[in-house]
Amino acid sequence: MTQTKDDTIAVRISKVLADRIIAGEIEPGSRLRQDHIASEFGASHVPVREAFRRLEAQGLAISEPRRGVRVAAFDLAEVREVAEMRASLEVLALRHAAPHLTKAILDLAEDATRAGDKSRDVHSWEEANRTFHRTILAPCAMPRLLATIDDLHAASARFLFAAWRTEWETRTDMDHLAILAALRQGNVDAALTTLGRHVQWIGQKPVRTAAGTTREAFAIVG
Amino acid sequence: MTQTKDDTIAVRISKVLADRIIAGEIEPGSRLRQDHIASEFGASHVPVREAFRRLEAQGLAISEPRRGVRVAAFDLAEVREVAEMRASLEVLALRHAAPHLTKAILDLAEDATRAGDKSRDVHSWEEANRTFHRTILAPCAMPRLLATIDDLHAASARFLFAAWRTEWETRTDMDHLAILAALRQGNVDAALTTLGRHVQWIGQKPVRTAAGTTREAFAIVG
DNA sequence: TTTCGATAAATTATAGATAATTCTGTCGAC
DNA sequence: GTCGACAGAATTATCTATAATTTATCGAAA
Repeated sequence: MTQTKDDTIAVRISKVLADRIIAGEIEPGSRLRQDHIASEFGASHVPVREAFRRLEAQGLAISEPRRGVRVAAFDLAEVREVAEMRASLEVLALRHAAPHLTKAILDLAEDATRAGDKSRDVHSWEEANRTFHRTILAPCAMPRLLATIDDLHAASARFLFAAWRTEWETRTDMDHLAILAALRQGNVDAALTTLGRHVQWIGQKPVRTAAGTTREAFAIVG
Repeated sequence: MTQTKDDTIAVRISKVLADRIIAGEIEPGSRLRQDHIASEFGASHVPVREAFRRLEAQGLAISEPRRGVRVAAFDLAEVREVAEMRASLEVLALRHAAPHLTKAILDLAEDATRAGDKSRDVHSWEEANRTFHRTILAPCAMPRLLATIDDLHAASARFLFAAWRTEWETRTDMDHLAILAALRQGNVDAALTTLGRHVQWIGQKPVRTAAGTTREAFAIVG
């Protein structure tokens, strides 16, 4: 899947750490100690520090000089911010991708949606959702835009996993189907409008904290 | 201005290199050799490598494993891409900033525009232009969005300096004035429309290459 | 309780060494 | 003259060891 063969050690470490942060395996705010991580990966601190810089750029970690690196914290304001950025940029990407969308591509996107609808856990749903969005946006052929959207998707996934850590209820994604239908009949504007609204939809769910109390958790669900 | 005291060496190096790349002092495609840069800054190669990772994240350099780091090349397609991303994101930022704009802020933005109109060289024009955009967008209070816009501005500046390396003709920026006027009278939609169009306007200019031939150069002028 | 200071720990950075890879330029074959 | 093979130089990516600086901890004194 992801080629680990040609990657540099620093890249490999950053990918593993990114996965852990997104999955919520490491608490927001907790410290990433370079020597511990170095010894875990059997590496020295040099590639670990480079991995930290990559995580920082993705917005998954924050680094304070001389105080080390921490997993980035987030709040409702940031969930909203990422949702709005995704809405703007995905609409832009789809506008450019639309003329290049073929029936084959739209069929692949529909497969992804169906896989999402059948998902029984939040992880496989997220993967299917990400595939859907990637599939219809990639033909825009704007690498910088797609890379930025990827980082925002990573943030979205993090919020999602934090809110729906365990439970997940199957549901069919009407928006995805509406977007595909609009694209198939050449109604790009309708697809753009639906996509923009879809990505800004923020799910809300009461969640038990470790202390036993409940709080509201929010996540981008689309 | 920019605090170099508290910064780490890696950050300091990346800032200097970023300035050089944006100013066009280093040719696109040319290699950044870590040992050379390390000795130039009187540092070791470790912070230099971290600086490279930061430049990579900003899109100013590209790194290929085992083949080193090069200054990122760019073409008309990327100029267009950055322009469109800026248009989308700056419109989003302004929509959120608008309710928080005060007369004092708008006056500051007008000062920046006036400074730009008086600029006799492209560097001071770019600085004034950047100040204008920053001033009206910052009150949106969306840090991730603003950071992304900053990186896009850096790319824009790079394109601009590459196209208008020496010559620059003074001109008054009607779009800026129109945006400010619309904001002052509370017509946010008009301001958003004008800003979106303004940032997508791509200037075009024949430029003499080193070989003596002329080619068309393009840049985001807004 | 708060403040102070000694101690411990972690980050940041240096220096030097090494394996692997890429670049460069020469030489010979066609 | 062009092409490819080859040797040597240069460069990257990494490790190890170590120093300097800063932050964190923790107990004692005011």
